[in-house]
Amino acid sequence: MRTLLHLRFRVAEIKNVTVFLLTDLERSNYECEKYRMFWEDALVKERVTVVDIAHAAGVSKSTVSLVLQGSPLVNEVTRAKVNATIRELGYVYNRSAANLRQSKSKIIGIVVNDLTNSFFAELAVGVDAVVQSAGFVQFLANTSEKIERQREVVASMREHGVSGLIISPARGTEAADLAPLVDSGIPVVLVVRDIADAGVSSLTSDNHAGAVAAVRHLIERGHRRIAFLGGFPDTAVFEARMRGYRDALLEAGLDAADALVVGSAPSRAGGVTAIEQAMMLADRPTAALCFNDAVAFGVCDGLRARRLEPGADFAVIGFDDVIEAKTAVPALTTVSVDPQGMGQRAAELLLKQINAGRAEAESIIGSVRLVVRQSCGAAIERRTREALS
Amino acid sequence: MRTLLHLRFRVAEIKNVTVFLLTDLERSNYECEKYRMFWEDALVKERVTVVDIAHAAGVSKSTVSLVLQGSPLVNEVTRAKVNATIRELGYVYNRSAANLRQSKSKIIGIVVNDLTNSFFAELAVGVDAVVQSAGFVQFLANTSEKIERQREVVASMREHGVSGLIISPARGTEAADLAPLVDSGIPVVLVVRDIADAGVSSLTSDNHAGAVAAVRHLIERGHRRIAFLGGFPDTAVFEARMRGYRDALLEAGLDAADALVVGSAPSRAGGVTAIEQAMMLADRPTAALCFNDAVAFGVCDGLRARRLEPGADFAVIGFDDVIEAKTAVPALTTVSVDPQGMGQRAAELLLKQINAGRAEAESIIGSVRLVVRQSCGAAIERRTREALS
DNA sequence: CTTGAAATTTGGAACGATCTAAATTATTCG
DNA sequence: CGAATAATTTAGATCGTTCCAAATTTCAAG
Repeated sequence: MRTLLHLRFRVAEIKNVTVFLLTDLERSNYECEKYRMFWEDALVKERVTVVDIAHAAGVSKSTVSLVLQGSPLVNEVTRAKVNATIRELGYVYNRSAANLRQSKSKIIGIVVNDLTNSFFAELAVGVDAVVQSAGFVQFLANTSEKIERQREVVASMREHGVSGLIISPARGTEAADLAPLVDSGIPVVLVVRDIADAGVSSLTSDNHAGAVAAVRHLIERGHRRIAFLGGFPDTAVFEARMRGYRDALLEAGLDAADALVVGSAPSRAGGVTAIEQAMMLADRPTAALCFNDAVAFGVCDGLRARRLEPGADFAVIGFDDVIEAKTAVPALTTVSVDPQGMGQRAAELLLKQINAGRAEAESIIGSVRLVVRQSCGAAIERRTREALS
Repeated sequence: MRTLLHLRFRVAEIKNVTVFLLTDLERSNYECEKYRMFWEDALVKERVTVVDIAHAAGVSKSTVSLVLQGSPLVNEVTRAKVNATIRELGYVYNRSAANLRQSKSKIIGIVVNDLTNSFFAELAVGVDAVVQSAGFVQFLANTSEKIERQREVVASMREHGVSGLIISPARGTEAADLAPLVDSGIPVVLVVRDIADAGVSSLTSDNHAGAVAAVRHLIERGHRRIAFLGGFPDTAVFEARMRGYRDALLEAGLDAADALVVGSAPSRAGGVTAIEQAMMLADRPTAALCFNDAVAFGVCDGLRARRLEPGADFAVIGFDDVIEAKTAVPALTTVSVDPQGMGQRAAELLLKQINAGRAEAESIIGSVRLVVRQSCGAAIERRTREALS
């Protein structure tokens, strides 16, 4: 036999609803239905709050609040009752109200300079994973490299009370642009691109060492005319990678001709134009270190357009190790930066600072490693070697 | 001669600060400095609120609020004074408080099933552009195709009071999963994947027509054994595209052998495995329509691994028209879905519903068009034709 | 001057949670 | 059984904004 719950309401005001739950089988079904309608009406009319839950469960709003916070102070029986009511009335927690009172939120902001670049999309995914599991949600904004837009989104995030910010700064961002944000005391972690004297933590990768390793590898494989292709020359990342390229050449006693360094947009399309320009040189390069993987893919495209097979006829090395690098044909030799892992570490660093209250700014330079695949010709050489032996 | 501003404070309570601005040159610099320190101390200690601004500017908090909202009711002189004070004290608007009072926010949520797929990254960029210019910010979450994660993020977004939601549902999402959200009355726009009977607006693309157009094109170019490669067979999008493929074959009197339809993950890696499987068939296909561009790129990679040149030796058509499709080599023939444009339209649809309060659910099926580039062999044929004429 | 209308400004009550300090109830133990 | 203690529960203030209704000031016309 199932027990019917009959519900009676006393509607004091439009919002002040007291609910009596009676297991009274004598009430007619009609009456039950009637009041149920009242009830549902009240539900759709106004949003359910802790006070409603408190009334319905027959406790005070303080108790409901304690239950919501999972406090150990509240009796198990009470907790169960409150939780049941919460589910029954379809209560939705209002974080705006909580944020207001506690003056802290469970939101972190992440602003990237180019979301269409899969490096940054993966970075965001890495951040998301960590941040979600810590009970935060992320505000994500894309600046498209525009400083003005960056200013806007950062301001907007501050207004929403984010408790921390992960920023991959737009091109040309200066310490002064970040000053108001930093002064406000909100933890900030810079990723990918560091900004001198900004006084905040940063997480970059060892671009110089990566470039050195890549160029050394090309030199070992016998290349002498090595180009550096793609990227905007006015960024710190470009500067570091290019310096690594230069240093490795000098170390080997090779000259680093300026003509072999050709900048371009750090995209696939940019890679195509960069390799075209490089191949116009009288003394053509036989290998290239590319600013990033997107450029490297573009370079492969450009080579094919000239009937050259990347890997076999021309060695290509990328930078970043995006997901596609592994499955591309030929698989891309690249300096692995692990964007998702970087996002995760950035998120962890940020969370640490948020929890610590006020931490010293730390600069972490993540190590990178050269992942040798086919596009630099290694596999082909190995095959040849195997055939000979 | 420059005028020095001397500042004197009366500190009633820790937070109740009244500021008198006097142009009084008789006050000593020392005193000025002393009070400035008080001032700055107050600034770092507590956050600046409308009340602080009101006191400092000598008006009521109501007036400050009106200025903040750009109300035409307030006198120009007053407005200027208040704005100056706001800038001076470095006031930051607290949206949590405003949201609480107004019970509405300027936040929209966007949840995608796979952010590492550049189709969705671009979709998000499109949404962001529209939404930002309407003064909203976006919460972005990535579900990685996991229904449980999707449930969590949607709940979290509701708690934060988003005024609307754009969802590209995870695989296997049912109308029942969305019911509580829909019942709450929050405007929802489904993108990419529609869900039957969910009762919400949706914005999909004409997958059937796109597939038909693509396959017709291949048939016109003389292909008879055409494969359909990639994608998870249990999604509506797969179903629609595959049906279009079938219909176009039948229309031409060709038989649609089951063996020529090979599913896989809708990624580059999936494309590689799909084409490998298809090429194992006794009666190999000479062309393929791929589930999406990522698969198509994978198929090209797989072909090259077999020493076949996409475009010349095997015709490949993709679906989506992601940014890279244009610059790839060979440029990818694909059914253009315009992810950024789709994101923009979804955002516009959502904003319309938010402003309208309660709008009828509308299902928009965006038209698609076949963009013929090189990967289906068209360019080669054209070149041949030109050579002959 | 008045006077009435128009233009500005304002006090104080919301919004929905949390938190403190105090009140209430339950339990233990001599 | 009563006091002491532990375990629960609660009233009421508070966070920073908006909004209503009412107060105040300004201004033009009589």
